[in-house]
Amino acid sequence: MAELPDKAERFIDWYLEAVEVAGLTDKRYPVKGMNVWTPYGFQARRLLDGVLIRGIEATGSQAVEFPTLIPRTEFQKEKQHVKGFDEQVYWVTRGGATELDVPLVLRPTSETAMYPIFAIWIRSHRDLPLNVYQIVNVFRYETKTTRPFLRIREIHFFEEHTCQLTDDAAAARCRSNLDTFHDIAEALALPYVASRRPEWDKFPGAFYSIALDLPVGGARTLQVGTIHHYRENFSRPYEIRYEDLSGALQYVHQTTFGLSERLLGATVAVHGDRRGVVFPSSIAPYQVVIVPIVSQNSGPIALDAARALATRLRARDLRVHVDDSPDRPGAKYYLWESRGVPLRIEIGPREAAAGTVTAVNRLGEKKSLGPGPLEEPIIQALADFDTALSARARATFQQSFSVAHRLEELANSTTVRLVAWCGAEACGHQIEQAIEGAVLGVPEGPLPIDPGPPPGCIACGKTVDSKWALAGRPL
RNA sequence: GGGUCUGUGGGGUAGCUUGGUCCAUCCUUCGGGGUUCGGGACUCCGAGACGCCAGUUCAAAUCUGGCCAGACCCA
Repeated sequence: MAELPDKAERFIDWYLEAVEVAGLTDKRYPVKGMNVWTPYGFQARRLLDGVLIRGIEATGSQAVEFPTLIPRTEFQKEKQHVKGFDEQVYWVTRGGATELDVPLVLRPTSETAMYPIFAIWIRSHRDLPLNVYQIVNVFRYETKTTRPFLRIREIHFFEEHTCQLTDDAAAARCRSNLDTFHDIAEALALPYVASRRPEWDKFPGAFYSIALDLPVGGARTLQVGTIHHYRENFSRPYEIRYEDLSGALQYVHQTTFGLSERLLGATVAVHGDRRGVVFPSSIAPYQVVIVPIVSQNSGPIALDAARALATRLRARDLRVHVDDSPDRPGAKYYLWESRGVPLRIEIGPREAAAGTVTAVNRLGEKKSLGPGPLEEPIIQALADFDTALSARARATFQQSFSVAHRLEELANSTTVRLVAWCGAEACGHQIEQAIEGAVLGVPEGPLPIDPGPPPGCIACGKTVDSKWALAGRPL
């Protein structure tokens, strides 16, 4: 196994190989866009789910699970929504040999599955807010090239759906979701930018959409999540109403918050290097791999020390693997580096005798630990690794944006661009054409870099309503 | 939707133009033995492939058609 392809020059090739050598998924399943989760990849996914669950439940959201199949009659109630998904849903039209009276849609997302039931659940203002989420698989008939974790047909999907009393409360829920995502991104050491999507690119049926994007090299961006404010766009067709204090019936204001295993793809894409994947310790299937250096002369002393240390670390809730396979130490180093393990502990015969170990983190930082209790130093080394990983990602992030003042500058962009934009759709499309990509929208909150006040629109020159917007090439 | 190209062991490939010398090359992988073990060891033995179906032919990995799968370009 040689080095991976150059990440900057051949990003997609690099990505596919990094996923391959790390053994996160098996792409050979004979349906396009549907991959098999291997034990190692599944464990990473499950840990990622845990991060999402802890994040959302801290806000009082509760887990639910709705069925996978949705009757066409329900699916069609919100017109924009149907139009947006019409070309990418799978239909179930038969049960055995019997044609179904009402064909069923394999959910591409669960609005239309949940909302008829929300209408039953919600009667009074006392039933609000309703904040629930589910983590389920959704299906989208993707026609373009599929890629593991990034563009797939069976999506492992996190979706929060909420019903609020008022427009303001719904907007507040969106802000709360942004805070939640901030924590999630922190846990994964992923710097990101939140942008309000242009009108023509918002979620079908949404009043507005805020998307969470990551720069992943050059002008490429990866959307890893979305937060939508629906206002009454769904509650009206689905008749989700409550009785207010005065006894009048009001429509609820709804929001959603969606994430997926794209976060896993993003982790690979952002942190990975020429040797393979790099996991932050939060979702690393093994946080520590211990490699005993055994030799014929020294007997089992190193292996015994490795096993004893593993037991003590597991008692501290660390995920630890002792690699006692017959491979040579160097082969093990390369293997676990490609699989993204944050911290490697080497124990040689002399170290075992002295009660010391060598710790090497996935960024190549090496130090000797011990003698004495090793649990705390190792826990500290993991924390230091996460800090360093985060700092590295942040440094790259800062360099991933630059300002463009003229449309012609967009053509060969090597970063995501900030452009002044008046908000008009026609100007937006000119920008998109110039960069051969998309207008991601106007960032929520601080800009990733500070270019000062925006000049006139890059397309039409108007200064009224001109704002900094992001433009890039979504993967 | 229109066009171009590709499919060879688990992974990556050579061979295809000009059919035979291919019971298919090399790397990796996998199983077994020996030896070794502080950055991808060595060695011996063994395992594993021409996407599917039909056709042309004395002879097909190679040519033709259909199907399936995948890649790329244009809209």
